[in-house]
Amino acid sequence: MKPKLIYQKLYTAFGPQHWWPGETPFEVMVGAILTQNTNWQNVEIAIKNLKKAGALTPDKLYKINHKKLAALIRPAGYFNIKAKRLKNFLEFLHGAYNNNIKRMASCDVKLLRGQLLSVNGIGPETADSILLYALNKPVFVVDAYTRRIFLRHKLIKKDFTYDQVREFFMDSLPREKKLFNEFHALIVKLGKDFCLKRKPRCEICPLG
DNA sequence: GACCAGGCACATC
DNA sequence: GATGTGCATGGT
Repeated sequence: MKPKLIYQKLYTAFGPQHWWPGETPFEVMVGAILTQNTNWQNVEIAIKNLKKAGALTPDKLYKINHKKLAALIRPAGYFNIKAKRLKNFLEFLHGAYNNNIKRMASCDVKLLRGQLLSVNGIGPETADSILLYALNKPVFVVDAYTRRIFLRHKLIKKDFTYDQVREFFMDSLPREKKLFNEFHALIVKLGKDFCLKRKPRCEICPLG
């Protein structure tokens, strides 16, 4: 089955997913870091805490100290390391773009991806999530579900690097941000609902 | 109580 | 280059 057909089947089965769940591009960026290896529900609690503290803007978060930040994002897990990662990102956002996200969004994708990857704590998936869901760039986001599902369907190999998986999809699909946005969200939906490690439900999976 | 979740960096061989 | 490990909470 080709990627495009898989996409169509998932879209027919699940409909639009309305990703990323976040009110502003900055909130999406923060969420992308907080959700690393973490259930989204836990991230939502952390984001709610940040909002309640009035800290969910580039300027406020840039100024807040590590201890306070860690306490606010505690429910998202790995709170010490994530506080540090957020700080690294905020340092970059401030230094490179003076906290101006619109200006950042007007830059070239390749440049942005390189910059994001150079921030300690931002790896390929987080970078691509930010590019796609916060900055509206047409890039494909690869995550654990993507690997699990497409390995099972024999479209990728086990030893593919992140970039190899990413290229496979970007080369076999039209490079449209809307498509990449929906596809990744649908993959996560499928992964959560049907491909859990302990109780895979392939018999009722829309992909068969 | 074990297992899992929308990763990443770093140590060691 | 490959493989292993620490980071940590909340839901099932």
